[in-house]
Amino acid sequence: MTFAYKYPRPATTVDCIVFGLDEDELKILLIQRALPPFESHWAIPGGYVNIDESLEKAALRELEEETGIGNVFLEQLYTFGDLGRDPRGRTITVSYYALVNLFDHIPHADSDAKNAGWFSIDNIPPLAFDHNKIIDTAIARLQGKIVYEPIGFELLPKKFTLLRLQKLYEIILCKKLDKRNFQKKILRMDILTQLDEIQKDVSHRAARLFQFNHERYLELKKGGFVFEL
Amino acid sequence: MTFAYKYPRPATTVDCIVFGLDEDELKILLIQRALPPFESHWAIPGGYVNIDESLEKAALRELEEETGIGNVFLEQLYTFGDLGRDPRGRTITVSYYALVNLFDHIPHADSDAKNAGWFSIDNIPPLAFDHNKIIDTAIARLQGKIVYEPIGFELLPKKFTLLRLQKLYEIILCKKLDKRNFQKKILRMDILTQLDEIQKDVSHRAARLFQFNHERYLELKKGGFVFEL
DNA sequence: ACAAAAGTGTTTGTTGTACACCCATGC
DNA sequence: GCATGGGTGTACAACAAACACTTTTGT
Repeated sequence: MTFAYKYPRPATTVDCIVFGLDEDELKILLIQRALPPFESHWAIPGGYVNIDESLEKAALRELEEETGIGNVFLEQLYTFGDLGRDPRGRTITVSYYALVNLFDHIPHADSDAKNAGWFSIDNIPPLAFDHNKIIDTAIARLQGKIVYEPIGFELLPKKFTLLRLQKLYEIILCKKLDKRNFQKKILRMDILTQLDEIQKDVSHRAARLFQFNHERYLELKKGGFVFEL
Repeated sequence: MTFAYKYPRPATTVDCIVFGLDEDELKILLIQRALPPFESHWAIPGGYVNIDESLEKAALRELEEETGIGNVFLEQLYTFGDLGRDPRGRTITVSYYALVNLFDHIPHADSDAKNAGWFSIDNIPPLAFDHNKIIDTAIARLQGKIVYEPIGFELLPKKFTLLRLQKLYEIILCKKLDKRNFQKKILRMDILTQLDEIQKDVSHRAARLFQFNHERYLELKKGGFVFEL
């Protein structure tokens, strides 16, 4: 059975850049393709959009199918549609990016993938299709966005120390920040809940744990507050 | 002749929100559809992507065909692909937004349109498809973007007064700005060239004209400068 | 002379930035 | 007792915000 149209149509895919924060590096989840084209090449997870599912649903489904990851922060990134970006024929891809807690997700290859793994963004191999370009776009977006929207928390566990949060910004923005100034700034915003809990299993004085207060943030935002680092 | 595929494919379109700045209002260029679906409804210009043209080329072509507008600032906005957004069948649309000097473009209906015109963003009629939603997205993007990228100039003639530039920001951001503070801030950036020319044909003291210095901006940007209002 | 907008400085408060030391804990 | 990060305050500079009057020009 085939589907026929009066005019030729590009194929439509979704691709998903998954960011995770390792101890000292920002990483991206890649899969190794099991099938041509670009068999054995590394690529970002993605696939064809079904005719009866929304773009976001398609992105979530592909993510789940290829990496087992679900229930994550997901946002549309950009749509790439240049001629020749897919050797199988004209294909446009709607890309999404996701932020996950890397330690919650041990990559395992699922359908269509012979392998999966986290790659440091400083060490991305040549990828299938125009995926290197997509990743560059995603990194730029992430760097732009974390300074004016509180999305960085999505990369951390629920409870975290202020130093860990600071490291997150340092890693993503590629620049050192001053500890005291950072803490003053972020605490002044009043969007973090200080917990009655401290770090465990560290070989030095244990730090206070904090939690992002999403409800508080929404309240403040309604009143005109804008997160800005 | 038809084109057949193994799996069903969504149709792919591009749509283009064209912003123009009238004396006291931000406006959007709309066309009145000559054909079903939504015949006689107002809509944003757009149409099907040809199989052999990039998305951006398609957006530029549709803009040219339907409104006669060419050579403009154009940037991808967002891709809308919900089920049911087009009664003809599954269609995803890659939307773009353009910034033009409104006084350079007297709207005239071209192909597929029985009419064309500028509409104040405070007075947009119910549009075809999900175009009202697309416009909302475009306005939010524009408001977010003009404060940290110098794109507002695209809405003005080459030469403009500082008050006109200030009005631009006031109109788009929907808030009053202080004249002296605004001038200090924008001049301190050193991205405007002061011309040896003043306004003509005004019934009051004529103001100095300025010009956006794009080369200077790129230089500064390379050195880490970020435009911010 | 009057209407309309141009042009221009200062003060005050807030925030950014730079910087250094003692503290608590685990090993 | 030492290594590691935790936790804290202050001084100075820069910028944001608020504010009012005189000048120029055309009608």
